[in-house]
Amino acid sequence: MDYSKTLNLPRTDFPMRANLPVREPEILKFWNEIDIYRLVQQKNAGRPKFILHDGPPYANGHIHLGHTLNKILKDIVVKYHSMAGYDAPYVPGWDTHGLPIEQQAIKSLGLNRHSISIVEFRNKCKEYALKFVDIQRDEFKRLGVRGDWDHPYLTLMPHYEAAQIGVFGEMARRGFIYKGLKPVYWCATCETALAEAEVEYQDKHSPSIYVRFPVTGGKGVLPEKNTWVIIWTTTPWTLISNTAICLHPDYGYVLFKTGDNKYLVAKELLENFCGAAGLNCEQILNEFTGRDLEGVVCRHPFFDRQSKLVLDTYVTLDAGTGCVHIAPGHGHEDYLVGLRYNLPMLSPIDNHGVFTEDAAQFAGLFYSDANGKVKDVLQQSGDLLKEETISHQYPHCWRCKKPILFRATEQWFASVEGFRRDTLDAIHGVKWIPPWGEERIYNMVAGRSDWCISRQRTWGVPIPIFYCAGCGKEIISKDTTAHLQKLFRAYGSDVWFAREAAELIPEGLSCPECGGTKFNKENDIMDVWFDSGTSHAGVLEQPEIWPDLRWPADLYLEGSDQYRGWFNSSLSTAVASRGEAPYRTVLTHGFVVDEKGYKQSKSLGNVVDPMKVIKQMGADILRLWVSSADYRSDLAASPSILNQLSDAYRKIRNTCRFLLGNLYDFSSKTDGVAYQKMPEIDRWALLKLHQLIQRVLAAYSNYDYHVVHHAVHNFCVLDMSALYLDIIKDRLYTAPANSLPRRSAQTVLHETLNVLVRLLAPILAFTSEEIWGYLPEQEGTPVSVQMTDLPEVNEEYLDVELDKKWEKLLEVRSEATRILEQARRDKLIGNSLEAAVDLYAAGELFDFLRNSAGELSTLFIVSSVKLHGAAKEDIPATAAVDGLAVKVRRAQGGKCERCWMHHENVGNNAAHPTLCPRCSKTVGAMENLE
RNA sequence: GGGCCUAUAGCUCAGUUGGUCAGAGCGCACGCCUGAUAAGCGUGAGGCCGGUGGUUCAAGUCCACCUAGGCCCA
Repeated sequence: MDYSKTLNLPRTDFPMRANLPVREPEILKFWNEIDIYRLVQQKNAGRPKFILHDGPPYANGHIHLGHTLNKILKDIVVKYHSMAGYDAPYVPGWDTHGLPIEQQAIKSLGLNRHSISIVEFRNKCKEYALKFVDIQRDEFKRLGVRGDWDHPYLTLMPHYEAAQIGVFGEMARRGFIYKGLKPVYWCATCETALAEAEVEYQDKHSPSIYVRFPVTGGKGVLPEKNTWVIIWTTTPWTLISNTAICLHPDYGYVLFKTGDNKYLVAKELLENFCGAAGLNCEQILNEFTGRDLEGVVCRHPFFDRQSKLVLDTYVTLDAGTGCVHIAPGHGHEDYLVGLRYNLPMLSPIDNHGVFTEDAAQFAGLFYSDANGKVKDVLQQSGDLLKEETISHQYPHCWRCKKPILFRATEQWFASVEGFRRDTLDAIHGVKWIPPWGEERIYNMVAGRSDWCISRQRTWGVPIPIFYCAGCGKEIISKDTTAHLQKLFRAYGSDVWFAREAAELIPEGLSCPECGGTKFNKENDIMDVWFDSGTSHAGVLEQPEIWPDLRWPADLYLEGSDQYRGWFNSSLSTAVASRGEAPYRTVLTHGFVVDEKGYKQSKSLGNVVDPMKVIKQMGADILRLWVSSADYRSDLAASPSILNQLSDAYRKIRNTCRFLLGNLYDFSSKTDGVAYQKMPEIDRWALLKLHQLIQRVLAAYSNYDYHVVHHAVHNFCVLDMSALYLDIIKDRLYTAPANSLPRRSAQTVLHETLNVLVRLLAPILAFTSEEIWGYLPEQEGTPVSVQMTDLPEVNEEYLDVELDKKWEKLLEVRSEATRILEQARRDKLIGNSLEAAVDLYAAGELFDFLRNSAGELSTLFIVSSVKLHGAAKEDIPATAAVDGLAVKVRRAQGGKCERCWMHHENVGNNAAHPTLCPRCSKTVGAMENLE
């Protein structure tokens, strides 16, 4: 007879192989059909809100692993909160304006931007942006991210733009918006000012020249005859706009003689300079500190104007001469020094980077081409002391990768200085995770200069300012802002470009300065950081469109680069327009690197493409990856790391599959066994399960997802697979189907699966849903695991005494398995059921073990365990447990064909000659039933 | 060059306020099982806790410096 037919072996259709690349799209379809986002929102209506406000990715290109990390983390946050008693809406967004899209639109559409109207061009940009919104939306959805994908926010939406200029208007009303002449990063190729965020540093070869400036007014400190101050620069063309030379007030400077000439340089750089210029520096005439030399006047080497000696502490002795050439129109530090000393700010360069008539003999030259001519002029006058070429880090345009220049132009600014104090105060009111984020953004804001908002571009939100045609007065008021908001809401910001100023002003507007009624409009648009930085107003406060949201957000969650980006711009616009931070908590994650810790780059060939991973392994593997590592530091990703996650995934999946396979005939309602009636090991399993819940819930609420990951994985591997499940197989398979021992085990399995699937739901979005679909149908079961709440800890199960007792028992067990392994090596046994174990213990240990004597063979998964009082001398004591000795023998008696245990009484029952008494009884009872 | 961060076994992580703290899982090696089977179980080998100095009776655990890497700035 084939007794295996009398066993309750596992049965399930839940596949062992996940085949996620095929299965996940089916689950996505399911979510789409039931409209999972709406269902969850309906279910959670009325609960306390938890608002995660999405930082908008730029709608340009396909998603990379950084996006993946960010969006999955957000999804875990949202799903956790929606299962933990909150109403946690999630409205995804996109950043849709800006230069990159403008350039891509030009490129990919083959457009000549001057041959079509501005509005037409903007439409092309919009088209391009929307195309990538769609692409990225599909990719984000494919990650399993749940959100209001049908109603995302886009920075180009009319109501968004209206809110944005509302914020701008309010900032203007509070006096934080001003127009100023200021050197800004300027890209001559793109013909636009660049924000700091649009500048990147790359190596560049530059000329390096030493130039002498003749002293004309020594102020009684320096001689005037044949005396020069030496400067060093890597941008000769900026000498055209030189108006000063800056020294450090505290550094030492020396005047030395070489031939007939007297030169001034910093003392520490004297040798360095003389070495480079090939001069003899032995004759020191005099020494000064910088402070002594303030006010000394030099003559510009090739223009008839002064260049004064001024002081600032930013001067360093790293390179050069300690005498820094100052052109306030061409550098930030120079500008600040210029302000203090009221120096002329020259910047005779046009939008194309070409010198204007004001540059005299240099007019018409491209700025960098002027280097050569400047050198020639200096050469001829003998003022060029040395010329070399050096390689150094130089700012480049983030788009066209060309070197940029500093150029003074008229720009609109937000006065960070004006609301810095309030911003710094607001920072202290926000919770920063990790805590060092507070210091990081604090330093950032404290040291930040005013925010140049102007962009000389077309794809963006216009700066909503009018100019009086009569007197040139700038006009922005509550009335003009409100009127424009109405127009923008109706027509989008296109209206600004489609209409004349007269059609954009509120009725009856007149210039407060001259009473004029004719106006022009500003041409500049806003920095895209102002777009995304006002999302708190454009999204959180639009109840007609997103009624679930509210201001402020509970959480912003982005990569650590956003301290300077979105966290900063959002904070600035919120504080400047209403005095408060737009978020209560800010959480940051690190960057994706390879397994060696290097950043991912095409040249290193270590880039992991998330969409490829999804195709090969599935999105749940990526989700598991996100959950596995501590995201506060950088996250390593590589094929081998993902393989590791794949293994972990299989373990979790198979554990769940085993649970499912043993619940095919179980209904918790009718078959469930009460805790008090359970065997001790079942209560132990529940204890471990609820300790897990406790640990996992705490980890979730602390955003410690890697703790969740490792806790769940360890639970599956150790507590379940290696111990509990292995041990109870005998009971599940051989005990009568409806017997208490089997039902008790099933009760535990059922509870465990229900807990696991919900604990995993925020992380393994797809697999948890798949498992949910295989759970035995119960009345009132939600259609999706996402509609459930997280499990709660049952305090009754947290039996401390039981925990202690089993810790000890398991120690003894691991000693036993070690000895069993020896026996296996000695070919004494194969399967552990072929073994009979003798335990030797004395005193307390003996008493302890005697208490559980009946359970030990089950616990060890052997055929029998005999407990003996005192240890025999010929048996070595085990290492880990004091006073314990273990001996393994081959089990006596025959092997029961049904349960595979060895028993002396196998064959006693004539009806079932190959069965042990236990099994023959069970089988006999089954036969009676039939 | 500046601000902030990271550095524990091949990998992912634990190691509370300094005193069995050198751990877990995976992977790997070897073996068992064949009634979770492209599964399951067991045993084992792997770390001078990035480096160098210091503080201390005692340091992955505190301090300084250095190295490597990351983000942001210059």
